[in-house]
Amino acid sequence: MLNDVRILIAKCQVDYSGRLTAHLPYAKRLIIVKTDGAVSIHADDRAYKPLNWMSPPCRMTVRAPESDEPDVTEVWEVVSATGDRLLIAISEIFHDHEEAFETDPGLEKDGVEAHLQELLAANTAVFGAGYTLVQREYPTPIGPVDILLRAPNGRYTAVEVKRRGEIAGVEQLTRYLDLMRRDPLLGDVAGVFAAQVIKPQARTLAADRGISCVLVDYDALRGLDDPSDRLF
Amino acid sequence: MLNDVRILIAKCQVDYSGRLTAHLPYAKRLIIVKTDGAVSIHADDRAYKPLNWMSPPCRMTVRAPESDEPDVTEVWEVVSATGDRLLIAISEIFHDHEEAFETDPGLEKDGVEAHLQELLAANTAVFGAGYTLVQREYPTPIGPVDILLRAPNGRYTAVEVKRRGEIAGVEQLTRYLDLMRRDPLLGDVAGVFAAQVIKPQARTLAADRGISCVLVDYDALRGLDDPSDRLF
DNA sequence: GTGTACATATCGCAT
DNA sequence: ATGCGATGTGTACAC
Repeated sequence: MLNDVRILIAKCQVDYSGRLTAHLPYAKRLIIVKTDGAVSIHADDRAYKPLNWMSPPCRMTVRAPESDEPDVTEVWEVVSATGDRLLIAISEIFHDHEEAFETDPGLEKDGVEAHLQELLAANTAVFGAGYTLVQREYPTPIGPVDILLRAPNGRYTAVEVKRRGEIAGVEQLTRYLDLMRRDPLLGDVAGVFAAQVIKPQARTLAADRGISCVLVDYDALRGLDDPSDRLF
Repeated sequence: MLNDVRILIAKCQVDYSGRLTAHLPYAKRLIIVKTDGAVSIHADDRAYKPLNWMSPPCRMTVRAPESDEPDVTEVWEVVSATGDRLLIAISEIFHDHEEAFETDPGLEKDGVEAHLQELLAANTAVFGAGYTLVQREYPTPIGPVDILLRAPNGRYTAVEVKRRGEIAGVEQLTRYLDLMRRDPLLGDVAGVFAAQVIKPQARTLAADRGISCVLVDYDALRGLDDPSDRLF
C-alpha cells in the first residue's frame, strides 16, 4: 500500500497489453497513481474514464530510459498478477503532486435494485390482492429469483425486479421460469417483470412469453412503507 | 468547453440525485474537472472509478455558502440535461491546479471483437471445408448477425462472434436463429458460437440449443491472414 | 475460484 | 433521441 496519491501531468507514450493491446502516442496527459496501486492515464475528455489504466492488484517499477529513447526521462512499468502490462514512457513533466488521504467514510446510496426488491417484498399488494411472499432471492441452479410469491389461487409467481426493464431482464426471468416449471413442487409458475420503467421491446418480448409487466413507483412505494416520509 | 483541466484536492461533502440518490460525508478527496465538463470525485482507492461524478453534457455553477454551512468556502452545483444534480460543498483546499491540454491523438486498439469478426469472415475454413461467406453484420429485425455463411450443402449458418463466450452470447444467437428460421428464404439456419474462450455453462446451453461451438485462436488466425506477421 | 447479476455502468454505432 | 451490443467492463455475493 502506497501512502500518497500522486497526480502527474506529463507528456507520455503508453502501451498496454493484456486482454487486448493498445497504444497511445506521445501527448500531454494526466496520470493518477492511487494508494491502492491503480494507475490511470487521462485525456481532458471521456468523462471519468481514463484512456488507459491498470487496476489493482498491480505493481509499478520505474526504470531509466534505454539509449533509443532520447527524450524519455523515465519509464514506468505496471504489471498485474494476470500478466497485464502497462508501459508509460515519460518525456516531460508539467506538474507533479503527492497528497496523503485518510480512509474515506464511504458512499451511502439509495434507490438501487436491492431497495426496490425490499419494498416490493414488503408490499405484495402491488402484484394484486391476496398475493403472499414465499421468499426473496429464491435459489435456482442458475441464479436466484428476486421474489417468489403465491397467488390467492395457490399458483407460484416468480418476480424479476429491475430498475429499468430491458430485454436482458426478460431473458433472465424466462430462464428461471423454464427451470422452475420442471419442478413438480412449484408447478406452472407465473412470471412477473417489475421495473420503474419498461422499454417497449422488453414489454413486447414479455407479452410474447406470457410474462406480465408491473410498473413500480419507487417514491409512492417508499411512502406506503413509511408514511412519515410524506411529511417531508 | 472549458480551457483547462482542474485538479483540486479538498475536504468536501457530496450529494448526488439522479438515477439514484447518494451522499458522501466530509472528507479529503480528489476532484477533477475535465474540459468536457465532466466532474469526478475520487477517494484514494477504487481503481479509476470515482466515488461520485457527473458526465457531460452538464453545467457547473459555483455559489457562496449559506449561513447554515459555517465551514464551507464554496458550493459547486453540477446539473445535467436529464436533471441529474451533483452538489459539492468544499470546506478546505489542499491543492489546486489547472492545466491546458491539446486534443489527444487517441487510442489505438487491437484484439477487440470487430477484429475477430474480420478475421473469421476472411477465413471461413475455420468453420469447415467449403463454407462460404454470405454477409457480415447480416441484418435481422432485432439486430445484426455477426456472420452469415453458407455450408457446402447449401444450409445457411449464423455465426455469433465473441471474445469471451458466455451465456448471454448464446441467448443472443438463439434469438437471431428463432427469427431467421421464420424466413422461408433462409430455411433451417444452423447456429455457430465462436469465441476465444467459451465458458462451460455457455457450452452446455449451446449444446442444449443445438448450437455448435468453435474455439478461435486469434494469433494463429492473424498469422493466416498475414503470414508476414510470423517474421516478427 | 467460479458463476451470476447489478451498475448513476460507459461507450459507440445505427436507426 | 432510442435501441442495441461491446467493454481491458468493475464489483459484490453466493456456491
